[in-house]
Amino acid sequence: MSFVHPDREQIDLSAVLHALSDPQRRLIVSELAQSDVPRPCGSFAPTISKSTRTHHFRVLREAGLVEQWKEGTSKMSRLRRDDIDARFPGLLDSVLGTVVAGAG
Amino acid sequence: MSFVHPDREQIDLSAVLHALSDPQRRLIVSELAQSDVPRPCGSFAPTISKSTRTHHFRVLREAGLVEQWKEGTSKMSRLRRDDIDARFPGLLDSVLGTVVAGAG
DNA sequence: TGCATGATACGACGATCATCGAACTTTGTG
DNA sequence: CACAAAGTTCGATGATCGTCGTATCATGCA
Repeated sequence: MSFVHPDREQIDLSAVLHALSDPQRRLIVSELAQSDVPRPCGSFAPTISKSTRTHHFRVLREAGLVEQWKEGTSKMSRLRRDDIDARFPGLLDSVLGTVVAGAG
Repeated sequence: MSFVHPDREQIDLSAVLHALSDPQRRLIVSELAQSDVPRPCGSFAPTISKSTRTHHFRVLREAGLVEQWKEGTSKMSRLRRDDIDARFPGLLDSVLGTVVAGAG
């Protein structure tokens, strides 16, 4: 993989908060958090277009929230929960705990 | 006061995260959290212009993070910590705990 | 080799954002 | 009244954002 993946210490709070401020991205993160099985990008947020989904995943990856790697023709994603929890303790839990409530 | 102040139940997670994604606004929130004494807007973020400061406070207020009221010629601000904590438990603590660390 | 699949790259569009200066309003004080 | 202090309002500017369609690339399969 040769994508942008910031180290744990490089993860920037502004970038993380901005990434999580979008409901679509928060939905993706929420789905990633609910199962430890990596899934291809295409299986998330089916209502938006492919290019928009690529964009959202790049924002999440460059913010350090998600790790991505290729498997065949698919690109798998994994939530970097350990890194985020270590860097900003409690942040992910509080955001994920209210993904639905906060959307309305 | 006749400003926009969302009720606790109306506070939107996207708006809160977006408001907190700006370093200047996070700095204001952090200073507000460090002392319970309400302070006038002008005593925050002295490096930015007055109009920009007005803008930032409006974003914070409309997101539900801050309550504002007039006192003489000044406009006082208070962090709505109780409301934010009730709506998104742990969020403010995790963000404020890393205001400085997250900026670098 | 050809084809299908999954994802990216490349503009493009309208919207929003952070920032500013200048003009204005509001309030208090002499 | 005049003046000062504290904020707001009003454009304006350059940047970024979310979204899209189309074209392109990479991989796997027959």
